[in-house]
Amino acid sequence: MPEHRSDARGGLGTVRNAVVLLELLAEGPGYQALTDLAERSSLSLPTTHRLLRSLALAGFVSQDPRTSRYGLGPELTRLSHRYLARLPVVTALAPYLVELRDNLGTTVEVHQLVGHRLVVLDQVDGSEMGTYRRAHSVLVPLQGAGGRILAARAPDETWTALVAQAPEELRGLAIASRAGWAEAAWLHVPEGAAGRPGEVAVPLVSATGGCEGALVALVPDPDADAAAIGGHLVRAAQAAMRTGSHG
Amino acid sequence: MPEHRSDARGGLGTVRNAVVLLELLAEGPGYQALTDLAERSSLSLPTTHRLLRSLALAGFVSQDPRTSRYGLGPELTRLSHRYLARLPVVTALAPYLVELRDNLGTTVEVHQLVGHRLVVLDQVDGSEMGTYRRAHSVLVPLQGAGGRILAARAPDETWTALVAQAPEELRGLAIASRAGWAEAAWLHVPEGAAGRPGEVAVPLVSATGGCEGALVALVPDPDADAAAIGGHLVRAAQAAMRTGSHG
DNA sequence: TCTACGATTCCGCTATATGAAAGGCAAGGG
DNA sequence: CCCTTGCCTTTCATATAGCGGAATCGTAGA
Repeated sequence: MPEHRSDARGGLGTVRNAVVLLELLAEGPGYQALTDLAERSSLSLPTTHRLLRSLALAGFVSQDPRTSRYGLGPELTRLSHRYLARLPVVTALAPYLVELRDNLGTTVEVHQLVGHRLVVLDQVDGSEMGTYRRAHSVLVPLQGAGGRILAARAPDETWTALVAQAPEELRGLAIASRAGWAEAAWLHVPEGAAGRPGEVAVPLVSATGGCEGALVALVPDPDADAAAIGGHLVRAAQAAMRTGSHG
Repeated sequence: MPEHRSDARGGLGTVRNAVVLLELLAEGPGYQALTDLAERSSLSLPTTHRLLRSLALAGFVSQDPRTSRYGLGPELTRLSHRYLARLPVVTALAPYLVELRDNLGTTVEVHQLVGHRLVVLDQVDGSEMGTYRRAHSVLVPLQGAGGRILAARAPDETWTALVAQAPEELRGLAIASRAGWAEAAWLHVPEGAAGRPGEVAVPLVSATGGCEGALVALVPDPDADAAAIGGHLVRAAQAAMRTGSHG
């Protein structure tokens, strides 16, 4: 009898279960107990154990030898690097990032939507940020300028999901602004409450018209000339996307 | 009848096969044909197809809708970020990297051995590199200073594997130098032939005495004062590792 | 149109992943 | 000290779930 639960999508069950565990490991604290993972995944204890053991054998999961708890493993970084090193958006922009950073004096990043999360694919850090530095971030999509551009240009389905998961106070603004965010050549979002830096972002539109990501500058100075920064970003984006027609 | 081939390690077969496919996707060209992957993995065609379909459903694999070929998927970056964001070596060093870069005027990176490969966990780019910039690299371990320190301090088993996979001309030097590489407070490797920049690296030794990674400065200038750079790196490494006693 | 090649699906078989229960292995309390 | 408790790990019979051969589809080229 094949499973027909709510989350029972197609595909091999073992792979599905393994992915569920990886998601749990990615969400919760760094290292988690087997019992907890089994309960949260609604898998039996032996099954959870075997899956984690198999994933650990491959390096996708690491087990703390002290507490025998499980966390994500180092192989993920290797595969991620191999993925990014061949991703057209990243390779096309890479040569321009350092120059942009030096001209603007700001940190420059490349953002992309992955599922319903916003990840920073590449970054070149400026000096103006003080000791604060965000590295390897997975951000709330609708908070920053890059996320807003990407969300607004995403398919309706994705957009509604992103609005639904966004913080309460952002939803109204988001729904009212979608058209503006989607059409803007560049978008400026001033710095936020929790020390979040201001962002200026532009869409990265491939030759085929799809929006592959966003090029973002982090501007610490509230009085910075957003239009000038936006112009720089637009030029770099156009130059890079003209070049990069890998696929 | 359980398999007892040479590569038949323990663990669930389905997970093992899925990992084999991910490895193949990571090694070869960006997008590969199903037939080729099935042949190289010595899995049957339907099995390969089911596995890739399952992995694609989870975002670990992406399928080019045009050619229906398979490549690595974007979810890998999300998991990788979540892993790195909680890795003590990275979080402990992050606050020091920008300052180091500004003081030294060079690109600063954090390296770690993953399996038998050297990956760049974190980096803060300097301006002196011209348009050249290496991002998301998986490097040859024994070529750079960071890799040499990590390899030399690794278990004998790992060391011999790394020497075996290293380019012919490096092996002699490596075997003769291991003790020196393992004990050095800092290590300098001048720039290489193929535009490889010079490196100065120091080990990142945790409170428990294990070598968790290497802190590396990329020095474009052949006449740079390696000792001074090494001193800076050593101080930063000590400060960071003193702080970071997460686990 | 026909041919060829590759991706995808079908279907019966059995190898293989599964769950209940038993077995270690620590740490904490009586 | 020994028992208890909590957790991780292993065992084993069972049937489920993944497997491979062969058929099907879809597409590109002659």
